Amino acid sequence: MIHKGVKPDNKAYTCLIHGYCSSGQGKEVVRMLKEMSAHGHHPDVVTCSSLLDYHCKNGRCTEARKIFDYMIEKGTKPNVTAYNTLLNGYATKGALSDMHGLLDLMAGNDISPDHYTVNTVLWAYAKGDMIDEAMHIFDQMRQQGLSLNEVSYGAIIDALCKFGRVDEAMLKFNQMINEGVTPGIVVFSSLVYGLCTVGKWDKAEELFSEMLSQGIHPDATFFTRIMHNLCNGGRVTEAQSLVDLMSGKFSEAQELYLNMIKSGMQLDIYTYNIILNGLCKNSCVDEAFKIFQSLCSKGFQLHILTFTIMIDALLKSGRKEDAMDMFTAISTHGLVPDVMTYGLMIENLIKEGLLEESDNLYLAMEKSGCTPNSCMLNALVRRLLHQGEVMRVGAYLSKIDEMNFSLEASTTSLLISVFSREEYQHQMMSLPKKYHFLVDAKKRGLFQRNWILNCVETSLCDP
DNA sequence: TTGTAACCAT
Repeated sequence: MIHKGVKPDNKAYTCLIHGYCSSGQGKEVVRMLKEMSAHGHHPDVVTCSSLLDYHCKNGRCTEARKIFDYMIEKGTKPNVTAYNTLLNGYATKGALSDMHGLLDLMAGNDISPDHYTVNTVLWAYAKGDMIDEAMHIFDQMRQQGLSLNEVSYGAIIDALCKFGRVDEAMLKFNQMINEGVTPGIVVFSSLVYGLCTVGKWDKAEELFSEMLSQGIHPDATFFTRIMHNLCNGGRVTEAQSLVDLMSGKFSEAQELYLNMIKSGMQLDIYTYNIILNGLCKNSCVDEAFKIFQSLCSKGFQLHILTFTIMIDALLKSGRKEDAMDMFTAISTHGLVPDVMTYGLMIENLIKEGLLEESDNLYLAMEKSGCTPNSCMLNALVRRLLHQGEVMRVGAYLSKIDEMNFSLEASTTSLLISVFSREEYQHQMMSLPKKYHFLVDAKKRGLFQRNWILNCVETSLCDP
């Protein structure tokens, strides 16, 4: 066009800018803008919105704001879409004060918010854990008759579920149905997740069935949210309940996610870790192993946790050779074992009676720069006690003391029960000094429950 | 000639 001597007009520039924005060619956008301005053209409100969106999507709200202010300076009045775009940029970043400032400006310029505006603000609050503010916006929307879609309901329901306010979330769910808004996967996903985490298994299952009967299939997010609980080590009882739930009441879920994998649904390593762990914990190690191998053959980038999950499962199902192979394969995937991986392997060597090897692996771990944690050292002490290897316990107890860790309750009680046995009495002195009271206690016949609890509290757990 | 949104994270 230019070569033929035709001067591009506003329309031509605008068209090009939109193209460059949507294909992410920022440099070209800037070049076009400069050229445009040099020819005396100015982008209109729609083009500016494209630019705003372009910058916001790349996390550059400050840049976006410059364009917004430039727009006003040049006399181009931002419309509701322009405001919404920038508001969304702020909301995504969690820049709530900037968002509030822009809302004030919007009100000052008599631009009425639409359902995009309110949803964006509602989402920003939900994301920022400002649940009551979100609820307030939600009620305002309803009062003002602004359209409430699945998105609006989804945002509020999810936020309520995250905070365990599942009863309120269920009220919103019923409300949306009464208003003729059809819940989709997001709403079901949030509610089933929420119900599971508060232990309302029956209700969760009921809702899951309802979801399936409506032809809504669980997606990766759904499984991630539900199965996340399987890995939630800190809440053993709830995790166990979920294992039961998944293997029993949620048998449809198991089938469905296997089908999903077969149908080529894209899952990331995060989801795979959870699925592999879920399968392993439900005695489906073979199935998990197959998935693991297919991931390897596809060249999928694995995480050390993927190996740890598999090694744990293989060891627990007695496949020690496979576990060993997997441990040695870690480095060929460009990964290094972490404290959990080493812990499992060392514990297994102790279990096998290969004490030299276990010591060597422990040293290798330290040499590799991997620091033992409290959980691992406690597990090793317990394993040694279980195997009757009391002479080796002292070294690990010393490490626990050196690193200012505490004995876990299960370790303490095992220690007491093992050393109260006659056969181990004479080995008590191999323990660090602070544990010698166990001998005195035995001699004085003080092994009453309260006394032990007192010792545990004052001496062991709080050194 | 053209523009705007959400849920999971070992």
